Amino acid sequence: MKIGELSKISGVSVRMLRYYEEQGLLQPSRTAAGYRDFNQQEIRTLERIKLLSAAGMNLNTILEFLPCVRGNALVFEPCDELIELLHAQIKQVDKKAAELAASRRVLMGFLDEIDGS
DNA sequence: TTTCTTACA
DNA sequence: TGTAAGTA
Repeated sequence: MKIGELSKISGVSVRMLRYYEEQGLLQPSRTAAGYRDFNQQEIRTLERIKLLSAAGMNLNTILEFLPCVRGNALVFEPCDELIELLHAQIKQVDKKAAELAASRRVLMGFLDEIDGS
Protein backbone atom coordinates (compact mmCIF):
# COMPACT_ATOMS: atom_id res chain seq x y z
CA MET A 1 0.00 0.00 0.00
CA LYS A 2 1.04 3.59 -0.48
CA ILE A 3 2.57 5.68 2.27
CA GLY A 4 -0.47 7.89 2.72
CA GLU A 5 -2.69 4.90 3.31
CA LEU A 6 -0.29 3.34 5.81
CA SER A 7 0.00 6.66 7.59
CA LYS A 8 -3.76 6.86 7.94
CA ILE A 9 -4.25 3.37 9.33
CA SER A 10 -1.16 3.42 11.54
CA GLY A 11 -1.41 6.94 12.87
CA VAL A 12 2.26 7.45 12.04
CA SER A 13 2.97 10.56 9.98
CA VAL A 14 4.17 10.22 6.41
CA ARG A 15 7.24 12.16 7.48
CA MET A 16 8.08 9.58 10.16
CA LEU A 17 7.41 6.67 7.84
CA ARG A 18 10.00 8.02 5.43
CA TYR A 19 12.37 8.70 8.31
CA TYR A 20 12.02 5.12 9.54
CA GLU A 21 13.04 3.91 6.13
CA GLU A 22 15.99 6.29 6.09
CA GLN A 23 17.11 4.84 9.41
CA GLY A 24 16.81 1.30 8.10
CA LEU A 25 13.86 0.26 10.23
CA LEU A 26 11.59 -0.20 7.25
CA GLN A 27 12.52 -1.32 3.74
CA PRO A 28 9.50 -0.81 1.51
CA SER A 29 9.84 -1.71 -2.15
CA ARG A 30 9.25 0.87 -4.84
CA THR A 31 6.68 1.03 -7.61
CA ALA A 32 7.63 1.89 -11.16
CA ALA A 33 6.83 5.51 -10.38
CA GLY A 34 9.21 5.45 -7.43
CA TYR A 35 6.47 5.39 -4.83
CA ARG A 36 7.14 3.43 -1.65
CA ASP A 37 5.09 0.22 -1.54
CA PHE A 38 4.49 -1.14 1.96
CA ASN A 39 3.54 -4.80 2.29
CA GLN A 40 2.14 -6.74 5.23
CA GLN A 41 5.62 -7.33 6.57
CA GLU A 42 6.37 -3.61 6.79
CA ILE A 43 3.05 -3.11 8.54
CA ARG A 44 3.94 -5.70 11.14
CA THR A 45 7.38 -4.18 11.56
CA LEU A 46 5.80 -0.77 12.06
CA GLU A 47 3.67 -2.16 14.87
CA ARG A 48 6.81 -3.45 16.53
CA ILE A 49 8.46 -0.09 16.11
CA LYS A 50 5.52 1.56 17.82
CA LEU A 51 5.77 -0.98 20.62
CA LEU A 52 9.47 -0.36 21.12
CA SER A 53 8.92 3.39 20.97
CA ALA A 54 6.44 3.05 23.82
CA ALA A 55 9.26 1.39 25.73
CA GLY A 56 11.22 4.59 25.31
CA MET A 57 13.78 3.34 22.84
CA ASN A 58 15.37 5.62 20.29
CA LEU A 59 15.47 4.56 16.64
CA ASN A 60 18.99 3.21 16.89
CA THR A 61 18.23 0.84 19.73
CA ILE A 62 14.98 -0.12 18.05
CA LEU A 63 16.98 -1.03 14.98
CA GLU A 64 19.11 -3.38 17.06
CA PHE A 65 16.11 -4.76 18.86
CA LEU A 66 13.78 -5.21 15.92
CA PRO A 67 14.99 -8.66 14.81
CA CYS A 68 14.25 -10.00 18.29
CA VAL A 69 10.62 -9.03 18.60
CA ARG A 70 7.87 -11.24 17.28
CA GLY A 71 4.44 -10.00 16.38
CA ASN A 72 2.68 -7.28 18.32
CA ALA A 73 3.16 -8.92 21.67
CA LEU A 74 6.13 -8.79 23.95
CA VAL A 75 7.46 -12.09 22.71
CA PHE A 76 11.17 -12.23 22.14
CA GLU A 77 13.29 -14.58 20.15
CA PRO A 78 16.20 -16.11 22.04
CA CYS A 79 18.44 -13.12 21.44
CA ASP A 80 20.47 -13.44 24.62
CA GLU A 81 22.99 -10.89 23.45
CA LEU A 82 20.27 -8.29 23.75
CA ILE A 83 19.43 -8.68 27.43
CA GLU A 84 22.25 -6.25 28.00
CA LEU A 85 20.49 -3.75 25.80
CA LEU A 86 17.37 -4.30 27.88
CA HIS A 87 19.26 -3.53 31.08
CA ALA A 88 20.68 -0.40 29.50
CA GLN A 89 17.18 0.72 28.56
CA ILE A 90 15.86 0.14 32.06
CA LYS A 91 18.76 2.13 33.41
CA GLN A 92 17.83 5.02 31.15
CA VAL A 93 14.22 4.84 32.28
CA ASP A 94 15.36 4.95 35.90
CA LYS A 95 17.44 8.01 35.14
CA LYS A 96 14.47 9.80 33.59
CA ALA A 97 12.34 8.81 36.55
CA ALA A 98 14.88 10.40 38.86
CA GLU A 99 14.89 13.58 36.80
CA LEU A 100 11.11 13.76 36.86
CA ALA A 101 11.14 13.26 40.61
CA ALA A 102 13.56 16.19 40.89
CA SER A 103 11.25 18.36 38.79
CA ARG A 104 8.38 17.38 41.01
CA ARG A 105 10.27 18.50 44.10
CA VAL A 106 10.96 21.90 42.52
CA LEU A 107 7.28 22.29 41.62
CA MET A 108 6.23 21.31 45.10
CA GLY A 109 8.62 23.89 46.43
CA PHE A 110 6.91 26.62 44.38
CA LEU A 111 3.57 25.58 45.76
CA ASP A 112 4.84 25.76 49.32
CA GLU A 113 6.10 29.30 48.74
CA ILE A 114 2.70 30.37 47.43
CA ASP A 115 0.88 28.80 50.34
CA GLY A 116 3.37 30.32 52.70
CA SER A 117 2.83 33.87 51.36
C1' DT B 1 -4.31 14.45 -5.59
C1' DT B 2 -0.58 11.93 -3.87
C1' DT B 3 4.15 11.02 -3.56
C1' DC B 4 9.19 12.07 -4.06
C1' DT B 5 13.56 14.51 -2.54
C1' DT B 6 15.96 18.10 -0.36
C1' DA B 7 16.35 21.56 2.88
C1' DC B 8 15.07 24.92 6.47
C1' DA B 9 12.96 26.13 10.99
C1' DT C 1 8.84 16.75 12.96
C1' DG C 2 6.23 20.01 9.98
C1' DT C 3 6.35 22.43 5.89
C1' DA C 4 7.84 24.49 1.29
C1' DA C 5 9.23 23.91 -3.49
C1' DG C 6 9.08 21.71 -8.01
C1' DT C 7 8.12 17.08 -10.10
C1' DA C 8 6.19 12.79 -11.81
